[in-house]
Amino acid sequence: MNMLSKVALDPVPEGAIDVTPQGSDYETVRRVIEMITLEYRDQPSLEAIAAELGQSPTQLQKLFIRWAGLSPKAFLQAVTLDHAKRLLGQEGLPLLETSYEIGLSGPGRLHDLFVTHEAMSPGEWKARGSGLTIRYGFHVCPFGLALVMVTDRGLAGLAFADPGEERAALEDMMGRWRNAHYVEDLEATAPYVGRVFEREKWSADRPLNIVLIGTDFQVKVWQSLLKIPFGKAVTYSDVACDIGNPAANRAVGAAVGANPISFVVPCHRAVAKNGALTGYHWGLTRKRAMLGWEQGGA
DNA sequence: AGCCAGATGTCTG
DNA sequence: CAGACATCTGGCT
Repeated sequence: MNMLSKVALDPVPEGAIDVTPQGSDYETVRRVIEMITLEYRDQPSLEAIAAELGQSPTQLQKLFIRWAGLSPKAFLQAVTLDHAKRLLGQEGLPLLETSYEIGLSGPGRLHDLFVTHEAMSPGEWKARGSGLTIRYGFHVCPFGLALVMVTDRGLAGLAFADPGEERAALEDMMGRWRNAHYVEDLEATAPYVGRVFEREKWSADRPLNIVLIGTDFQVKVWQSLLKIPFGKAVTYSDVACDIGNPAANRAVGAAVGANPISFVVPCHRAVAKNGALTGYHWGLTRKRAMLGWEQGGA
């Protein structure tokens, strides 16, 4: 039913997106999200947004729902500071424990993406991917173009790019494991796109295998992020406490930022203590879009 | 209310 | 080795 899901299944060769109808639709949706994100304080109406883009309000509404799974108005609401604060949980409750408990057993976990992870040994990390073969490919997803990287042990990297910026994204990711051997292989990466972005395929029976390649500290931080339930958020200092180093919240911020498997390791669910959405390696707009998307499907 | 330093782990030049 | 970071706190004006 969802058009996105179908699109996400088919590998799209690099560069092809620009000339397809989906490409221009995506551009429209991207601009709507950007507008809402930048001007959410003014609570722009659907009419105002449509006028700005020279589109009819009804058409724009339909298009947006098809892509984002919720209306522009709902998205606008999901993007406000109040909303992020609400995600942080009831006031007064020790946030981390409550959300983590829910995450382990409660219904909140029902719709979450199940992941089994393994970390690379320190030796492998030092080798910077030497001797490792990494297959990669670009695919369409709700947040633009997804760059997927897999090893024979599972998903190792997930990055995003706007059409035309594939090169930069690829170089950014390749720089993380300089010595690895890279092979473009859309057939290898395509199945992962479906698993990750189609909610219907999320199940506990068949968990997704991911490989965390990083320092000990970074891996600890990423494992902590994996415990945050779908549709919830925690602060950077919550994460610092969880890994047993409450003073290291700044370092946590840096480690969260270095997360190579964005979205799957839900770094977008980490927010500043006051509920503000602070930076995101692949664009703040995208971070808001992800939280909005989770809200829409929750 | 705003400004500033100090703490943390890791990366870059 | 000196900054720079997707932070936060407490102390100062």
